[in-house]
Amino acid sequence: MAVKNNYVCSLGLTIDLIGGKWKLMILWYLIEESKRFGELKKSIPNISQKVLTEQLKELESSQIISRKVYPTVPVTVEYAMTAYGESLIPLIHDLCDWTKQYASENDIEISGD
Amino acid sequence: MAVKNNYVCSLGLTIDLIGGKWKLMILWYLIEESKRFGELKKSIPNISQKVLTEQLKELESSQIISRKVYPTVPVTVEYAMTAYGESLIPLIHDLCDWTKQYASENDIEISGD
DNA sequence: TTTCGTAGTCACTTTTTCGTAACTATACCA
DNA sequence: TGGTATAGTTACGAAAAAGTGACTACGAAA
Repeated sequence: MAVKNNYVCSLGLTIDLIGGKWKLMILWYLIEESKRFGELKKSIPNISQKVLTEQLKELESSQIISRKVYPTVPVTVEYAMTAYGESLIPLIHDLCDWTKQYASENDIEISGD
Repeated sequence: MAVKNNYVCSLGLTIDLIGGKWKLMILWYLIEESKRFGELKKSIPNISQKVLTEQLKELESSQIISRKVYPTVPVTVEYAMTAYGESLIPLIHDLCDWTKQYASENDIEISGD
């Protein structure tokens, strides 16, 4: 899912940037406020530590989120939306709304957001 | 990537519905006009026949596209957007625009749409 | 009778992604 | 000296997704 430098269709890049099982969800939990690693881990149901770090790394290297280390003891690390991330928020909301509509019309339960 | 009937977050359902490497791209090529299987195959670069049929089946079972068989010889099958698919079009365009902007600012080449 | 074209299916392999559990570094605190 | 907390890393294996190539059915045309 690493970003390449040429694509035949922009949606291929879209998928590499924010596709995958977890990225949209990670971004979702960063919309309201920046969060530390542990907070994200608690917020996102069922994500493993390994996958969370992997996905955060990819989002960071795509400049969609930022990572800031605070030299506390123990260290804390804060993840936040960058400008790219912010510009994505309306689209995420739209996707979310579309999906909620779909779910309600098809008797699919969504227990969280 | 099959759709379940309960989710903790709507974006999980989003991903099951239109995530994956190919679904957005398939939908993209159906936005302008409905297409036959072979036309889709030719339109979408590098997709294998197997994966195309699989993804079309999933999109059909999610009611995002429709499949119509014409009893010609040999049979032809036409795929088209349903109402759900249509309602997704503006979001696809937005994603596409966002991505093109991203690509242009990061020197990523997109040779097609 | 063989070949052609459409729209697949099937068996198999490779690649990618995901999950689990154990391990690390750091420094404070008891 | 051992325990605690944060934010990871690492090795390993399982599962899911994707790719490959051969195969099918149908009837029309050569």
